[in-house]
Amino acid sequence: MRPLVHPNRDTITLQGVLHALSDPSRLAIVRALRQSPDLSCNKAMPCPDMAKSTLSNHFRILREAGILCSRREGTQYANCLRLDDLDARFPGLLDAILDAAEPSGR
Amino acid sequence: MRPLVHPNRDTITLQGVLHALSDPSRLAIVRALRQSPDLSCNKAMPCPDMAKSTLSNHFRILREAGILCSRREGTQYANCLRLDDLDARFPGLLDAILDAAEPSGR
DNA sequence: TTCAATAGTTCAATAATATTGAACAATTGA
DNA sequence: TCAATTGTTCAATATTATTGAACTATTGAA
Repeated sequence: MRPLVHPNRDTITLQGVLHALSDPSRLAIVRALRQSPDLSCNKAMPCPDMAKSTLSNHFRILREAGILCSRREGTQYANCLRLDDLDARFPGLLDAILDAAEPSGR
Repeated sequence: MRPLVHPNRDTITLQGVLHALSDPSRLAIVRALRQSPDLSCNKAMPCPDMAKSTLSNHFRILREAGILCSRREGTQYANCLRLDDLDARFPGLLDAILDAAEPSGR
């Protein structure tokens, strides 16, 4: 199987990040992972009525945008946000977006 | 001609804003309008190789997202950012995105 | 070791969005 | 009234997203 793509910190683009987060499902994934890191794909986004290939594609887009990274953990993947890289590349951006999504914590 | 759509301040959605700004052309339009308000569509985004219907569509998306408003000014439109409404709805968000687009001014 | 179960990925087909050119509408100035 | 300017609308095409089915990788039990 082709290895997963995790771009280098400084190749992360603003358009990639904005595009990734402009989808409600993907934003929900990011919010879930901020609350509890290392969730599997299914745990991060329990979605009864979405094809798993679609969910997989959402994770691919988030990975390729540099927003999260996924590593094997047994039979599933552990996903976590690349908070440091994102904040180094675009200081304050992710927080501003997540805070707009759910003002001040929660 | 059907009137242009400018949503009420508190019906502005995060997804709408992110989607609108996730396109390079539209982000460029917003940056231009922050530098110089009231630009016409063509002035805000001089694009030799883009159909004018496409440009018009970009402005429609920005309008419907609540990011800018357009009013007739003679034969063209004057476009300006809805900075107050955006900041009331999502404090700091637009600045964070624009600052990521071009760090600290310029 | 095999085998079934679990968790994602990949791929080709379909569904949904974006882009385009051509025709139209509104405004101005000659 | 007419032509020029600036944008909008609409139907056709091009691009992108979603889906189901088949596949891969890993684990744990027989």
